[in-house]
Amino acid sequence: MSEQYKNITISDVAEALGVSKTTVSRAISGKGRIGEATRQRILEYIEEHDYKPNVIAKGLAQSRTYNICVVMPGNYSLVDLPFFQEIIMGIQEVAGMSEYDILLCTCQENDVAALERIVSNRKVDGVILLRTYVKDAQIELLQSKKLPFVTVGSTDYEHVVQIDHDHESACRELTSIMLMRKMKRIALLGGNDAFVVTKSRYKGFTEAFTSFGREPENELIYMNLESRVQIEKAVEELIDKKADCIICMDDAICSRVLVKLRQEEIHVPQDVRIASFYNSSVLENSTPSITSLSFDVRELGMASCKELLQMIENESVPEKTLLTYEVVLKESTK
Amino acid sequence: MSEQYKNITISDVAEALGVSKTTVSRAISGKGRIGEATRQRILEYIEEHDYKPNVIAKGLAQSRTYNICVVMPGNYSLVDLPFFQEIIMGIQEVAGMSEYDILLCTCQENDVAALERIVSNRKVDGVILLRTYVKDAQIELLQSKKLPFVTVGSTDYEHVVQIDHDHESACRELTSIMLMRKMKRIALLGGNDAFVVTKSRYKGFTEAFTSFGREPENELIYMNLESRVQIEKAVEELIDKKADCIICMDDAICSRVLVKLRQEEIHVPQDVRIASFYNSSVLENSTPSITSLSFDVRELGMASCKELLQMIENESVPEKTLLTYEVVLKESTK
DNA sequence: CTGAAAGCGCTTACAG
DNA sequence: CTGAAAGCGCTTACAG
Repeated sequence: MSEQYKNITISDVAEALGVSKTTVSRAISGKGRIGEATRQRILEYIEEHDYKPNVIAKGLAQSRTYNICVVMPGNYSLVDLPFFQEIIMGIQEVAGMSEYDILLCTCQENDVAALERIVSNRKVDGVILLRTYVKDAQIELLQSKKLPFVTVGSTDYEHVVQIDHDHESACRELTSIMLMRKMKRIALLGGNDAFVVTKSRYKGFTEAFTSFGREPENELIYMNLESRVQIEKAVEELIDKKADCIICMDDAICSRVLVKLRQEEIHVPQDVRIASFYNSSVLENSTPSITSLSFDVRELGMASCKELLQMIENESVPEKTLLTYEVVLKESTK
Repeated sequence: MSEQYKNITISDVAEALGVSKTTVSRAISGKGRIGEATRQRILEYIEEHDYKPNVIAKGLAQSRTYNICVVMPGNYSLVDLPFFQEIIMGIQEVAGMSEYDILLCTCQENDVAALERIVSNRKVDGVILLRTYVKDAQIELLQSKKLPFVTVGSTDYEHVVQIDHDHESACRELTSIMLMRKMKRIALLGGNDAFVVTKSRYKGFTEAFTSFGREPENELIYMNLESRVQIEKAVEELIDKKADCIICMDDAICSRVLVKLRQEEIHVPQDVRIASFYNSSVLENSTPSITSLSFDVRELGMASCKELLQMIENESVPEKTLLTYEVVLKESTK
């Protein structure tokens, strides 16, 4: 290491004040009995000399690291990026309040090697999983290691603490609105159904139909849309099939649908209504403006981190926390 | 903490094998003399019992953390996101090879509170600054603390290890190509010139003119373009001023320019040529395809991390490393 | 209310 | 080639 300041330690403080390290430690942590006078004296000295306890040493003594690991998927697309940006800001905000820092880790598909290294090296006290799979190696690893963790988004694994937006209700509500507006042929375009969130949204979609005594039309439902070509093809088919409303499961899909409709000179909302499940910045400046669900992603991050920290402190937390959402009606469904 | 596995320690290994902790430590680290037979025996035992040294404890003994801090700007826009994604992947790749992990930190503008906490808490051995300012509080903090750090991108601060793409040359070359193609009225649209990179690009732009014995026309140069409205206004004016080529300093600007031109029914490349300084995924599917500079961002991350690790190991590194680029000619400048 | 001592799990001169 | 001991900078029973 290059020559840094030799940092002042707890021993230096103790010596300078003629007390024991124990006493200094107590003054800082607030744990254990200590005379008010000595306490003040120590705190003042610390303030004045800008003493900062070494968190690493503290952690070693307490078997703590004061780090949490945030795991991002390695293969995310442009649309997801603002989501991850925002949620990390939220996590960071509450982590920082407890002197916790964030160790970043990316997991490609179900390859948990990176996460495993971090966990085996005991670099973190807990983990936040930003994306889970129906069959999820991360969850299995963490459960076997008995390390506290939470998932952002829902999972079917048992005894997993989950923080999520209520996608199912949200999509049920959005779909219901379209049904109330007398849409006859409602199409659904969705992505990878290996994600639990995709399944939840799909479920909400069908529930809405059921509550109206109707059934979704399978020929208007397209799932596992991955590429632009697939989406364009679906749109072409939907035009032929006379769909009068297209619900898109995410904004990436939606923005491509819009481009394709414009090419085909199909007008929104006159010829077809459009709604999207998630209002990211991708769709922000779209004309016409797009009806969509609105989720507070930063809040999601904050809630996730808060619960994880509680688990680390051995406090009990609800197994499932559902955050609310808003339906934002815009021009595209007029 | 919830009840986790009590991890096996170096003492357990030593005891089981009837050797000292010292010997076990040496077998693992490879430092110090040790009999080949004992070494094998220890390594085998470790392998079999899946012993992982506690990196935190190791770090405490060595005054190391095996963490580096990556600092992102807090206020980045949609366009920058893919850049940060990619560079972090690169950093992570080489960090992981040395058992290093990444502590994430975001700095809003010049508020270094978060970074300062991490540094004061001695949570990291070094720092990678992803974005620097002309006057930069991060750099000043790090220099005063004498903590090893590198910057991605150039800075005018002295004695700072910088890893960058050669923006100046890249922009000189791109501009030169436009000049060679007999463009008469070349416009330049740029962003915030508080960033050093903006200045470098601008410099390359003017140098190209100089080498052709010409001078850039100031009335065609628009800097500090922040909002969509500003960009649209600039484009309108450029149409009036009969610009025959527009060079955009980044893809966010470029994509808005393209939208505006389409609205105004100005055709690319027939009516005006377009080039952009950075080929992010934002412009990927644009029609016509856009001529731009191509930088390998992952490589940038890898190079940055590699140099930082070298500094941490007290090896010497060049103060400035410039990575190469490519000019990718596409339809927009035909 | 305060302190000496052991301990967290490693590393590393120093001896032998 | 190997080990006992001190040390990294904290915390925390246990005494007093």
